Amino acid sequence: MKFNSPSTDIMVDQGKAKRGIPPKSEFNSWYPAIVEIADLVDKRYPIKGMDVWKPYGWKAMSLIDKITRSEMERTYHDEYRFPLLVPEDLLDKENRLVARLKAARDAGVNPSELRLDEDDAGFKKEVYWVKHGGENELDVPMFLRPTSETPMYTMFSLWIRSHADLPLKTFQIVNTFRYETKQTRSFIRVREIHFFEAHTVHRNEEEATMQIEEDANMIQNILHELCLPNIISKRPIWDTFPGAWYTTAADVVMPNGRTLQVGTYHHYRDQWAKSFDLTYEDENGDANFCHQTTFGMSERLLGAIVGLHGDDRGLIFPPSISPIQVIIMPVATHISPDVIVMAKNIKNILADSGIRTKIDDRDIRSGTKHYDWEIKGVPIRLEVGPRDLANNQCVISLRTGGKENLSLDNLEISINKYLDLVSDNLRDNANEIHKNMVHKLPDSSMEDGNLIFTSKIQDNLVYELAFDGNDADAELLEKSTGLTLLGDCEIIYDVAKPCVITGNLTTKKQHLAKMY
RNA sequence: GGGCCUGUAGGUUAGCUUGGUCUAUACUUCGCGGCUGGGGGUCGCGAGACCCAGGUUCAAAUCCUGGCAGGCCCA
Repeated sequence: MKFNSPSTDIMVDQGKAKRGIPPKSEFNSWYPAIVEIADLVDKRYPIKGMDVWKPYGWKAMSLIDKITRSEMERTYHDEYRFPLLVPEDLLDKENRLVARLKAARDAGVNPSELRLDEDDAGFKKEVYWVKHGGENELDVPMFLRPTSETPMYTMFSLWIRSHADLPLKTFQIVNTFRYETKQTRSFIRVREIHFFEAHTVHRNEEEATMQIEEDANMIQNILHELCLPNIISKRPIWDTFPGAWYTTAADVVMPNGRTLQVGTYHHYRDQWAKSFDLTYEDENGDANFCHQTTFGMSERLLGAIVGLHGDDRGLIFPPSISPIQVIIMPVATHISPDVIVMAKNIKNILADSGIRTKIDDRDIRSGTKHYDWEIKGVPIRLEVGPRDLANNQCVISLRTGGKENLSLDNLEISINKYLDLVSDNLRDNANEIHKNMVHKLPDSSMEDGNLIFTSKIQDNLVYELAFDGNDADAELLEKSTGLTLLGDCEIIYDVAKPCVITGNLTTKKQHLAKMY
């Protein structure tokens, strides 16, 4: 592994990071290093953007999926599993949809509010194609799903006949594929995506809108469990998912100031339904087009967890998804055989109350164990040794800091309290990072068609601003700062402020940031 | 899309400019054994590498071409 940092000296000075963890202040080398050192993935598989999930990483991801599944169940979505391959001819419907929307925009909208840079064949270039079956060229080539609108809606149109079939609330957690040409990063930009997608079908726009509200609620529940502060924005038109009426996105601010889009939900109105002939018969016997929504997330959630919660010593997992919540480290087991017995008792007590617990009985120095489990981000470490036997206690270390003796009485209760404490600490720390990253946009003035700011714009910060301009104004902002607008923020200003471009009073808030 | 850089054990690396001394350096890791044991301990023994294909040459880790893989910068 190569780090472009003067890391050797720093590492020696700090007396740690023997495995070569760069300091977190060098986030761009810290992140790729930590995902491998903590054993989440192995990046050595010889295809760019396709990492091997190691058991530890996959377990964490599975626990994230578990939270997602429970939210889906709570809101009456059913899990499906659609095929990976999509025949090319199904794509025609999708292309016609996009073309039609584009034409509509071109025809009916104020040109100053337009920014269309999508090339017509863009989608075809981003997918992996299957063009042969054995030696034979296929009559109809197939591609690997980059997302599942096309295969799903093809089937939905067969399944949905009347209003009694609605709402149809579906989801799947599958791998999707995108032929990324840009630089890939574990969990953040990959070619094989671990993707969650919920697709719903409704009778009308209002019911679809209610679904969007439910999605908004679910993603906040999930991000709370993961201790991730976030920004919710309605994406600008040019950043709206093809075929969507509007797109809402959740962005997490990483410690290097770049925003990571970790979830999106789209209101499709009846635009996709018209392309896929998705109609139902209402109570009066009339045929109507359905209204649809989607809600998507991916392993970017794990990327955000790694990025936000980790520190110089390694990962820190939120207890909700930590593959191991409590690691028990027996020490000096040669002095008394009772130490191991005691460790096993503790494990049983905790495991019985549903806490994910493991005993590290490797015959190595306890210091090594501490460092190992620190790197892997286990929230709680318990040492049990000969000295604890007599006192009915153990030594607890929290990954977020602190070490003390702990009575074994009512252990499962105190451990649960400590797990909650770790979660609270993580939320506090993450909120702090988030707050420090978001700055007010400096004042500006126009010169030669460019905005000149009173202080230098940094690309490692997120800027907040009042904005009520049109697309040309947005483009000016983006060009002058080199950053991207996230869209209208869900949280608006209490008191109207002058728009940074037009000067009109507005409560609309936007953010400018470098996006991943 | 354009430009630059890099591929040596599982990981990090020395060697490459100026071809030979390379039977390839060191640390880490891994295996076995001893002493140790509450925050990376120690001693001994052992294992493990020049990305691939051509070319130049008496001779290639080193030079050239291509491929593959990775990284960085700019649009």
